[in-house]
Amino acid sequence: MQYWLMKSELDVYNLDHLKADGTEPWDGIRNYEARNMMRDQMKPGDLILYYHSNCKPPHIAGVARVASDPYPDPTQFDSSNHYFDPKSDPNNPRWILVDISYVTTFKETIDRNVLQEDPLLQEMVIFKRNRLSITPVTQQEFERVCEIAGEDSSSFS
DNA sequence: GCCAACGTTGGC
DNA sequence: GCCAACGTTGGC
Repeated sequence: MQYWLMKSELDVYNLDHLKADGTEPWDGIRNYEARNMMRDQMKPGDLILYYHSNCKPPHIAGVARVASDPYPDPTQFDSSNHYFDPKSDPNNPRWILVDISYVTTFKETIDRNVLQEDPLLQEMVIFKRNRLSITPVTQQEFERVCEIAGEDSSSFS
């Protein structure tokens, strides 16, 4: 079991959208490092801190879960889609994704500056890897975030 | 709205 | 294979 942090723009696709949808393909990732993590490392059941970016303040809103094995992102082959990639070969798809499922919404969001100022969370990869939309989280970091949120992290597994 | 960080593209 | 130009992310 591994832990992740995944960013989504608040006004594009937020945790309420995921709650309404239940399960959703995490499409549109066009960064090789993020793709590789979904393709090579994510396993169904892995837990995800759901992070809202492009808002004031940026924050973690709750928890989601990896809900599928990796498979090709269908939007790369759809010429009408924003994420269409004409260079991707259907016989060797370039972009791979996983589905994610809603787990829970924190009673209070945890703002970025709270994470940044917490002695146990200063080493989070999100602070070191600017612009990377998927980053690994340690079990200790995940449990600390849940502790700050007042959530029992053992109830997710 | 600005702009730093940084990944990608393409000319050479 | 270098690197300048360019585009995007995303905090501030």
